[in-house]
Amino acid sequence: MSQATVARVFSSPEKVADATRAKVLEAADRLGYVPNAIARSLKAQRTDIIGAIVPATGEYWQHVLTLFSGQLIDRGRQLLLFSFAEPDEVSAVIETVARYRLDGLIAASASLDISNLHAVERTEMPVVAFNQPAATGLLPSVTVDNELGMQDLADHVVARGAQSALFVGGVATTSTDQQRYRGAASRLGDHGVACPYVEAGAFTYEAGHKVAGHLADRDLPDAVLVGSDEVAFGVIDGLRERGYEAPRDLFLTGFDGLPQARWAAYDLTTLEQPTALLVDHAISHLLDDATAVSDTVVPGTIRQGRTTDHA
Amino acid sequence: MSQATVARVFSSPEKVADATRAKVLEAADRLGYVPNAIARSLKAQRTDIIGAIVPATGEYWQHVLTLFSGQLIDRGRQLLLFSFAEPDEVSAVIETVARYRLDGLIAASASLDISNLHAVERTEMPVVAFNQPAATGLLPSVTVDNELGMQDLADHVVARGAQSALFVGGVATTSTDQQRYRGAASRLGDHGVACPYVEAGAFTYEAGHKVAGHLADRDLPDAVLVGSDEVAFGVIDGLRERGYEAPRDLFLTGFDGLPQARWAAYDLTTLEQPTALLVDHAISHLLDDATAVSDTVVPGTIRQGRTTDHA
DNA sequence: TGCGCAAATGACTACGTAGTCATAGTGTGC
DNA sequence: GCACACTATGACTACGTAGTCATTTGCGCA
Repeated sequence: MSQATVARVFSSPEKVADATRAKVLEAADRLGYVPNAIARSLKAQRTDIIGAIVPATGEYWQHVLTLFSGQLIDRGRQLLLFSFAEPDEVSAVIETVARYRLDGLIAASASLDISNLHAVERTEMPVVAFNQPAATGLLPSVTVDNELGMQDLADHVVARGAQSALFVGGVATTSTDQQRYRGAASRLGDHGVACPYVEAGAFTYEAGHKVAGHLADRDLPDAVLVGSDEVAFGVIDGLRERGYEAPRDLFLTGFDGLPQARWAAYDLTTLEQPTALLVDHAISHLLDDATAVSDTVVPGTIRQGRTTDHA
Repeated sequence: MSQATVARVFSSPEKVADATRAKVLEAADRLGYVPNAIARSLKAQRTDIIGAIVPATGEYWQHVLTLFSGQLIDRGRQLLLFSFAEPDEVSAVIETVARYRLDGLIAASASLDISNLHAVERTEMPVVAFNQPAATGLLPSVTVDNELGMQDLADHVVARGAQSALFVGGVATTSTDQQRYRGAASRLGDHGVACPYVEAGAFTYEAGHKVAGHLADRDLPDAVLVGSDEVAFGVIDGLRERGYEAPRDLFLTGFDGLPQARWAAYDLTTLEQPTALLVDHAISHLLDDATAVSDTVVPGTIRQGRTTDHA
């Protein structure tokens, strides 16, 4: 029985006679043979593995990661994960990624310098930028409509009577933050409402909690639009400790639609990202039309929570 | 210039003369050459990739996953991620894992049937079970001391005056749940306090939120020991909606030490797992002493939150 | 100038698979 | 009973690397 026949049993079983296939499988079981995907990948020039570069922290990214993993497995692919805590770790990791000849790469990091990707480019590995507006036009990208989403939230609080507002961003230099602020400021401006920008300093609960202290020291506006849910949770708790509560004393909104936004302790009005859809778009781009240079922008939907109840 | 020299430049550069190395690197840059890790893995019989089988949901697992990824990269390894939503997806995935000839496998799933691992065993891939007490004695394992931790929490609430108690588990059939309940029941029994078991049905916020309703319908005990933080958050919110608040009306504890336990809306007393240490042990076992059959059990520490304040 | 030794380089092979092509086997129809 | 079509199988090769071994180069020293 030849090696070629064994290979066929595992890669295109229909080409092997039933009796032969049974014998091969029996022998494989007896000898403990398991096909070698590494050798297969070398020969086929295809690994069936997709890489993902994702920030190590943040509720949102963990949520996204889980979706990527699940959807890829459903499509018969594996997920090679690169998470990083410090942006400067990324370039070293990129080099490694390129060596593995992955079938595609998901770049989901606000702090991913596009120039780092040249090692990837030369391998002609399909890449897609995920929720990384800065990459628009440079790489195929899939992004939620940050500006539109924030506009909708602005309309939402104005419709409930807000006449003053304030935007709490995470990190001012990120394109995500900039788009979201632009959406808030422009739409609020249309309604004649000013919208100062306040930077929390990070996309974390702690940053939100801390910045809430500064907010409480000034006059609180009618509405605080926070650029991300996780920061918003911190703001809510920080304000609460100082006796301020949404919606009693102000309207408060988040952005992302994390599972925790539904937790009763917060019950946050937020812009829910269609994350599963975004992930699906990203994967489809890599696996189905990797050649097309496209920028997909998907709108989110408002989730109404208690924090903007007209009480 | 030969292929052998090029290979040496990238794998053992010290064996190549400076001038030659410079020429090779220049040419590589010019021609867009990137070493092929797949071919390297085939030849070297080593992939530098560690696999991880992790449940798709749950704050805790997401937290663990991030740590694994970070620590592996620090040690020059990559993380191939397999997450699954339904337990029956696992066996199919295991088969795939075995084919990739990974350098090691982390099995972190309460519902992972050990018998599924025979495809892995035959490849002689090092395996370590992570926080999966059922695997003790069957596989090398790394686990937090569930029983001891719950005993400490039992002591904690008794020291604060609790004279009645109740344990809220996630899924009664999981070994994690069983160990934690045993710890609570045995130690409370030592103090002459009974400890009924109540099953939430899942390790989720929603399950905790729902079970809180049933609890509020009966007489609330002095202390509710919840088997996991995420469930505990749901219990807190569920009780709150019915007018009960910890520590005013009862003591409430969690287990795991999630970041959210520190969020001011909850500020939960919980048993903090030394997760980074657990992860480090697991990785060390795979990379350094894969042959040793060992069961590592690491104690956690109590984090005192507001939910057991003696107010 | 020649010799010898170490360092640097090159030729070659195996890792385990999948695809190509050739060959053996199996019926089918006349 | 024979030619023919078609299926099933086998022999062989390439994928890109790392390690072995052989060869060449460079250099110090006599």
